[in-house]
Amino acid sequence: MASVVHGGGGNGGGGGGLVVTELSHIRELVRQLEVHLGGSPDLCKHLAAQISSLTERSIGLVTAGAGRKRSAADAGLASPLSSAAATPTSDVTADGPFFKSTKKRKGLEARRHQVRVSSAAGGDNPAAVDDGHSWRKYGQKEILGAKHPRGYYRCTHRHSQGCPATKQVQRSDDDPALFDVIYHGDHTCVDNKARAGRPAGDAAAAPPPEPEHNPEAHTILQSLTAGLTVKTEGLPASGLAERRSPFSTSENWGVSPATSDSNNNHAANYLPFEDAEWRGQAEFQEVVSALVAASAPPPPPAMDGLDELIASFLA
DNA sequence: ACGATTTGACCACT
DNA sequence: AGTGGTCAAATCGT
Repeated sequence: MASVVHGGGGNGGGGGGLVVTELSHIRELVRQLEVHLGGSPDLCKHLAAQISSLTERSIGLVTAGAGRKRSAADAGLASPLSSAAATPTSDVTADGPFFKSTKKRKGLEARRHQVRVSSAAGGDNPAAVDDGHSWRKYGQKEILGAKHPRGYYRCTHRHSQGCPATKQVQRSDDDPALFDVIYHGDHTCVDNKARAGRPAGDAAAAPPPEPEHNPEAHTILQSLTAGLTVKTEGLPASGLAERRSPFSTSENWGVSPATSDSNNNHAANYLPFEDAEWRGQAEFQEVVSALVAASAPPPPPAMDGLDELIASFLA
């Protein structure tokens, strides 16, 4: 209901103008959201969805358009969006039953998004930190320099639906309560788990609304709809850090996982941040943070950042 | 019996 | 050669 502007559209080549347009949309949406705060939750949710979608797309535009500087830490990681033309090994979509020869991707053109998850309820089980998708663990490795091993997960529907989405979960060195989750690829599957909130009723068909997948936005949205607290946060080195969120009840370790479905009190904080282009997007993170914060119960609408950002793009 | 997880080995990239 | 990502058989849980 109340369809807000913007439905989908192409994700063609980007440019500053496009970004400004997108940001303007976002700004407008945020304003609408402000108006409707305290009003219809559904509408707010919808607005938040739009905002997330647009924001992520804008991020994509920025990362695609802006000259990227690769940090040493990320030297080996391919820039997801840089391979608009050159796709040496586009095996991401081609993974048939006999998909074996590529143990490791070359260009890894699939999107890569890192999220820091503070899972109080997840405890020892990172998989319990649900983002609305079903994951299946397929490997675990000790990573050099890291205290904790890294777990490799892929979408449960990989074989049934050929969903290429994977994620890597690694416990943070500093805070064992934190998990760094790196998402690769986007979900092409129709996960019924994400919609498992409603016990059959109107859900019925509910076809994928957007023709273009927006994995990040979906992730955020799913987190939102799952009752999770999503919060962007800067890296310590970035100077943008604002410390861990106050919502992590952190002492729930060892809590019985119970049914990881339904509305468990996940006090998980998703702290999404683009890794490679992170520095260049400090401002953007601020915006995303503001947006997400605006769509959360405690409403601290730091709108200044958005306007500021738009102004900076216009400049 | 089926599906998920564990774990060692293999392979690609740097 | 070292490291990281994936495979696949074995094992475990339901």
